[in-house]
Amino acid sequence: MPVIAAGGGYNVGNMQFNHLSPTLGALVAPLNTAQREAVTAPLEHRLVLAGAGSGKTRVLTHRVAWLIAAEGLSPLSILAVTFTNKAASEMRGRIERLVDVPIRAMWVGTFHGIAHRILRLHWKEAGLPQNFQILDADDQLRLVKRVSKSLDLPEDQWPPKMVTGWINAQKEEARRPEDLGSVEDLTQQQLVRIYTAYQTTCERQGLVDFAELLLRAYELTRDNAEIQQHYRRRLRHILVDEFQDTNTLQYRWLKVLAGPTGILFAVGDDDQSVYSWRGARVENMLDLSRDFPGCEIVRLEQNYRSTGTILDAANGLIARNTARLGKKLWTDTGEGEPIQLYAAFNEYDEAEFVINRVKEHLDGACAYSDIAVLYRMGAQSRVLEETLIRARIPYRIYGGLRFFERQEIKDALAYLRLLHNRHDDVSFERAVNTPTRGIGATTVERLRQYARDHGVSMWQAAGLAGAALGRSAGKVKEFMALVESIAAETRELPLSRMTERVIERSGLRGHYQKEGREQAEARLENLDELISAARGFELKAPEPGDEQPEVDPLTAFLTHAALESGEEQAGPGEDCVQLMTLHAAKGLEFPIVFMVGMENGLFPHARATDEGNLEEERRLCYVGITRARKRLYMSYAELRRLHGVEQLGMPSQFLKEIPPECLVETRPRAHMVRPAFAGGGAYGARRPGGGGYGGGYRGESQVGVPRTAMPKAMQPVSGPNGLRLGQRVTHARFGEGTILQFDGDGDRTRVEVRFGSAGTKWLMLSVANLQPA
DNA sequence: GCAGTCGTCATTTTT
DNA sequence: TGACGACTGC
Repeated sequence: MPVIAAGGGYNVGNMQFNHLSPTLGALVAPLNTAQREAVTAPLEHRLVLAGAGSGKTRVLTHRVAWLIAAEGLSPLSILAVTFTNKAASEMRGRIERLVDVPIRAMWVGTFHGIAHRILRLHWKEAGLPQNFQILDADDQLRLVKRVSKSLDLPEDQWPPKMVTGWINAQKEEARRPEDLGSVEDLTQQQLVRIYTAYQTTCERQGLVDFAELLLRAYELTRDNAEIQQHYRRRLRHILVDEFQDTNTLQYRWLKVLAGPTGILFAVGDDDQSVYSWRGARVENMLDLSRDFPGCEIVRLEQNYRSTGTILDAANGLIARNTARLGKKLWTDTGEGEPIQLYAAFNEYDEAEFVINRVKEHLDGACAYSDIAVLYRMGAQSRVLEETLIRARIPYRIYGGLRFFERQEIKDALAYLRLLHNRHDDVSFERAVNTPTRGIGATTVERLRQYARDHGVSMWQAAGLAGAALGRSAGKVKEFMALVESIAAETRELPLSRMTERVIERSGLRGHYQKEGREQAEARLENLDELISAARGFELKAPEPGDEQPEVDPLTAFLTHAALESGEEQAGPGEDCVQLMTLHAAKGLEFPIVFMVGMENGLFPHARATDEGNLEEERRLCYVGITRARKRLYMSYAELRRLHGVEQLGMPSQFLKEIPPECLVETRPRAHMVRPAFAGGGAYGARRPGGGGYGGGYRGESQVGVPRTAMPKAMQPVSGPNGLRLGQRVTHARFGEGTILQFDGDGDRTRVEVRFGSAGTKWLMLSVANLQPA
């Protein structure tokens, strides 16, 4: 613990802070020893291993403030990188409050945002047209589809999603098509063909996808000596947030930017690495000390968020992982309540449990927004949602469509982009028949063909193809005239008026007005919202300071739309229960947290287990647990309807891995009809007096609710031949087992049985001759 | 061009 | 179960 010295200075380890000015004193005063060590570290590389809730952002922001206030560095010499716009703006805001010099010109942003900025500044050197546009994930997918088609590679054999993923993976490994020239594998060769064609198309049309932003910026700073020198000289200090989430390319880029003189300050938590499936490499944390000599590790282990019990649970669980840098969270704020575990009958029962507990907490004067319900898969939200609606509890589901991803918004943006660059085929294709104006698939295909054959854009093709378009030629002409006339009309207009005109003249507004459905109403509102969003991009006073990219309002607006997909729906500041996936919860915290669906197969997810990613699933569980400040509830359903079939589930192995003294089993409503669920590998041994997690029958139907009123899924489960789910049966060869599910009916009924040593088998019921055990 | 039908598929997601 | 895409028929 820091010792407050008599004179009001501070001692940290053997460091003296007595000499600090009041400003600096105030800067380090709220920090604990480890945090101070990181914040006040000499100008050397540091890796801060920041456990959940250990004040990671605080260390990052205070370090920046320290560099400015104590080391006297210019904010211009600092680059702070994050993954999300939200994190970036929060960081900037917090730094602003810590220092009294203006930091507007300081580079704080996402990897993509920074890359984009550099490319706008050096578009020529990067080999891009000045008006290059950004392709979002959806645009990219469309383009890949088109390219595959042009190469006669059918979608069923070359799934666009897979191809796109592959291309992005190549880019994230900094591999260009020409680096892949020698691949042997036939599949790979075809993929390289698509990649090549895709890349050519992008380049011709001035389109840059997300991965390309990073790759270009990386190549530019790597290969252009002048630019490299410029940035190395300028950005002496690079701070990186969530370092465990960096991918290969991001790490390589950091190395290039830092060069031999730059100083890296990376903050991350290997135990919270849950994005390996999208290219994140925790290994980057280990590589750091190899690549950046003298890089010391500072561990932040004191947790300011959760109770002792919650931390014990998290520590106990994560200790099972082998690949770790090692870290143990502690707190001095007391044990708190035990974690409550509820064994639900099915997902409806589980949702009821959540709602009942939510109500209890609300009586205890907590706000809706203090409560979060976390789950592994988005599909789990529906039942929770239904139940919350019935209980009239306001809620918000994270992870819906974002503003700039909405259909009507993308439609309007397509016109704006087309005004900006007629040769942007992705936008052309979208706009040309939206709203429908009689230019159908055939005509579009003809335009594509013509464009391909003549090596021109579709816009040019539309102008040249003429008679080849047959009867639709007139329609295409009209469309071109429309675009040109919108362009002429709006040339002098401020961006918001321009957007407004585009929405009117394109016919989008009329289209949705005519439709008159509820959804159309919402779409019209969104279009209005787009107009007012555009207002924010109209000629702002140029910011003083450094080389702001001179970007016209339209470009700025389009970039914003691509790079910041905007808030998710739901009014901000509304007090409601938060529903989200465990992944989406990373970085957040709530006083009360529910983790539902704690079943093997669901969490850890069967797929992840199959692919050998159990440790990452465990980290995800660790993330979930450490979101909770005061109370944590976990639940699992013994029976869950998934993909239309009811399946018996067993408690998550993670429940077993949490130290038992942290958990307490709870039964708020004792009486439900349950299927037999004895032994057979059900979770653990029965606890003394607890009835065991895998309990047997538990009495009759729910008090006061007639069975007929129960949801279908809650009625007792029985199968053909008098066999039930969960029943123990004997098979002549495989021995004794438990019935997991039925499929089909009549003669073709099949049954899935989990046997002891023989594993799980699907058997034809008519053949298997199963005997009740 | 569009509505209706059928078959297939089913973690996690930011930029 | 239910969402989504491809296909069919008008």
